[in-house]
Amino acid sequence: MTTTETIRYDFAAIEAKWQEKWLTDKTFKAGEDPSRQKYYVLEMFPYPSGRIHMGHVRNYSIGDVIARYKRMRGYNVLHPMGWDAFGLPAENAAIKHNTHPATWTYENIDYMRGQLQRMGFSYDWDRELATCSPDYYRWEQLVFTRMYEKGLVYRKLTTVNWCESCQTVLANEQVIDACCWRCDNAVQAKDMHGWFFKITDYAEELLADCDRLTGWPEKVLTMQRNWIGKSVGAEIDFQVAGSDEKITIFTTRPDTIFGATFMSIAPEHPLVEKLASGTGHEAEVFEFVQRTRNLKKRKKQDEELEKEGVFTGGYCVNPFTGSKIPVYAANFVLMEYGTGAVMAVPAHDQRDFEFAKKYHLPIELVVDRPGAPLDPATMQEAYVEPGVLVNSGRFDAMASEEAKKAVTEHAAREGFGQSRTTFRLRDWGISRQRFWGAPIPMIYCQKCGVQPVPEKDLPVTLPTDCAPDGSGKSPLPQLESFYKTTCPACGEEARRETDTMDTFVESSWYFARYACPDAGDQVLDRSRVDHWLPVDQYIGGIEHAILHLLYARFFTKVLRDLGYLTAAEPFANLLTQGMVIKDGAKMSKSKGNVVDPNTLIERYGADTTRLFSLFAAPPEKDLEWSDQGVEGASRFLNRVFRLVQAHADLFDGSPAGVPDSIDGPGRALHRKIHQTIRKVSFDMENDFHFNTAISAVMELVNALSSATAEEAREQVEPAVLREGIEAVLLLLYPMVPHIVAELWTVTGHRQSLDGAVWPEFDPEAAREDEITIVLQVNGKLRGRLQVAAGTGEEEVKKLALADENVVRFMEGKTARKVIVVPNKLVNVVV
RNA sequence: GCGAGAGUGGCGGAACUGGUAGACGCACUGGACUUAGGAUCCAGCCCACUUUGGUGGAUGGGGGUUCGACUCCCCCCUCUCGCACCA
Repeated sequence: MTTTETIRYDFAAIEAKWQEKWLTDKTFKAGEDPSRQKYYVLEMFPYPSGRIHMGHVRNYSIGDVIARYKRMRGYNVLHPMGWDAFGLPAENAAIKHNTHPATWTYENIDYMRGQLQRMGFSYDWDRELATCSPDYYRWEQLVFTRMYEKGLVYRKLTTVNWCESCQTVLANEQVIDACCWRCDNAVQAKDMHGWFFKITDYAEELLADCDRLTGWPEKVLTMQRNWIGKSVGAEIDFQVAGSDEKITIFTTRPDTIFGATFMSIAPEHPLVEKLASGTGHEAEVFEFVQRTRNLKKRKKQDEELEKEGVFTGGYCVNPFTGSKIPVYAANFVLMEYGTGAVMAVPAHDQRDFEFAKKYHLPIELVVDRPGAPLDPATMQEAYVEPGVLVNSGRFDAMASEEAKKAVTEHAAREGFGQSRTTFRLRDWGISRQRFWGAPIPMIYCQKCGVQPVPEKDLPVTLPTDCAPDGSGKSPLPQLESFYKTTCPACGEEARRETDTMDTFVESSWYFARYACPDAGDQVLDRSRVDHWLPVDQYIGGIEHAILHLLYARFFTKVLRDLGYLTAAEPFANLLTQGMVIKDGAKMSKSKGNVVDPNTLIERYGADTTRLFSLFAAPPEKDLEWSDQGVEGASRFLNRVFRLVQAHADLFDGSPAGVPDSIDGPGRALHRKIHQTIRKVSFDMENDFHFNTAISAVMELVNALSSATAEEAREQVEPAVLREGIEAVLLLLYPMVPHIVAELWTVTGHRQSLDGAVWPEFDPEAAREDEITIVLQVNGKLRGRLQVAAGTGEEEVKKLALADENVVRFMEGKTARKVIVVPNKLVNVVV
């Protein structure tokens, strides 16, 4: 470079130019093309909160690299973008600004779309969708009614978090330390009717199919498996002493049933009162039930409740031993899981053990430890491992596994039990007493009961002439023009459901709608959906590992069973990107450590912003923000720009093509070029480790810039320089498309880079002629040896033993063993 | 408590199936060019000793397998995330 003034490229002009071209040309429009293999890459769509944040930048940069790379590899790529547009923030903003949630939402969408376009992401904008549009949710409502017809939707009474002063149900996330997040009043438990999706019908399949999701991180699959929480065991009926009632328990350890010395039931168990009545324990039991109920509600996540219980006064009979055992109400028994009643086996369950110690209840050993027999009198903790049955009548001497089966079979035969599988997974409650959500398409008729809205009457649209008023209540139950309707069965006056759906419903199927966003007369256009689904690569934050991903899997199976699509799973491969961290914490407004992408784009441009977010860490790990790191990324792009400019004349007409017979520096550079292509291609294909891919390109740029342009021409064949520069541009294109597209025209290419093909490396060119052999004596590095590639083992060994460093460190001793690793090292053991 | 993952220079991070630990970048130091440099270029940059040629040590700690361990095995420590009384 002869000028003293350093060129900095005009990223603003360049980026604007290419972005406009991409939009007007619809460069990234995707259509079904049977001649090419499809590739569907999708990033989790954003909530239109107002502006994009660094997490979006990272997420969408990763996705865009994959999309552009796959296009270069010849795939027919679908890369859509849309908006998860229903939700509470829009209601709050509407109240604050005295407007309609739709106004705020659509304004945000417009702004954020502009931001995404300013980042140069290669979306097919013709497929853009917003879930708050009736064009979207009408199909969701139709699916809802189809699910209802199929028995996958039901209504039931449940306990919800209720804020009296706000007159609304709160989501669990909106309850902070048992108080309302908005008004800080204590939250109450209230029984309300709500609609539920029967996700539990799919528990078994959702669990089993985890094994088929080989492209998902093990961590996510583990979380899903745990969430589904399958337990195999048995249900056994215990007769209540002196009554016709029986208490059914669930256990995973039927082999320990002879050791049940008491029973624990949930304080909310329907039989608690009955058991206590007439025993003199009523007052005590009532007091305990009230106290634990209040305590439970107030319990914070992290504090552990002390195990506590009270004797109900009642007894039940162990059907296997015939003995009468006391029934306790205990605060650690959950009504929601199993049957709300547990047989207590202190010898083989730690909780029961502690409980028995506290209340002086008998401990009976029924499963003994093989090889080291136990004594219940001296046991310090429960023995929970499998073992051999003792004190168990006819089941004695059986191994635990065998006994589980035998006990269950016996109970089934005698009619007081059966094998049973339970799941931790609960049905999905989707009713929200909110305004800004998709209306639940159901109608209540006095005469005919609950009726789904017929397909011809869909969509049930949200009114545009009213909005939340700040009272905290949804206006819908008071809005006659909305709720007043007629029964589709009898035609009489009827009332519409005024609850809306959980916003997770919209995000459970949007990936399918992207395949046919224009399908105006049906939920999904099956042939197009089947063409594109499953998503080949899904990318998003780990925070959605359970809810969104589980719901999406569930919905896909439901849509399959309703005949809308064929895929059993929505996402073949999942990449969970790490968080963007600054000063050791996740970027957040409350911590004041946010970096606004806009300032970066203005100062450095989209390419630098993209490059930094890709280079600073591998995608799956957290990314520590560094202002200096951004400078480094910017510096690198400027170097690339100057490098290409300095060699621009190389591309004037002279044909490319590296001669076969080069050697010296030209050969070395040629080799480096092909080694770089090999390395970058490998990184793109394996786990998307863009950070190492970028570092490899940086090395190549360093090699190409190691001499001034003039010197380089003297040392290296122009064709090799040209090959190197083109390789740099092609390899960088998916990550920093604007600057590369611009430089590609500088290098005389008429055709746009957007249709360019990923370079292939030539193994012959990448091969090393000379190899450095590491010389070790007793495993310690003692020297290096340059040999021609392909030198025989014996020859290398001979050279190594003759090496002066090796000889020196052998100190005259003879080699006991010589290990030769071909093309790598020689280790002499003395 | 259970489950998953991770501990490597001042920092972010490299290191393929065990084979030169620290690629690449940042920061830092020195120099060049300069009215100036926060631009650019060149050089240095794990630690300790050193006769400046090297030598020794080092991937959370301890042990083991191996000719050879960041990598494999065992024990321990720390951190992050998830589920947390699931019977």
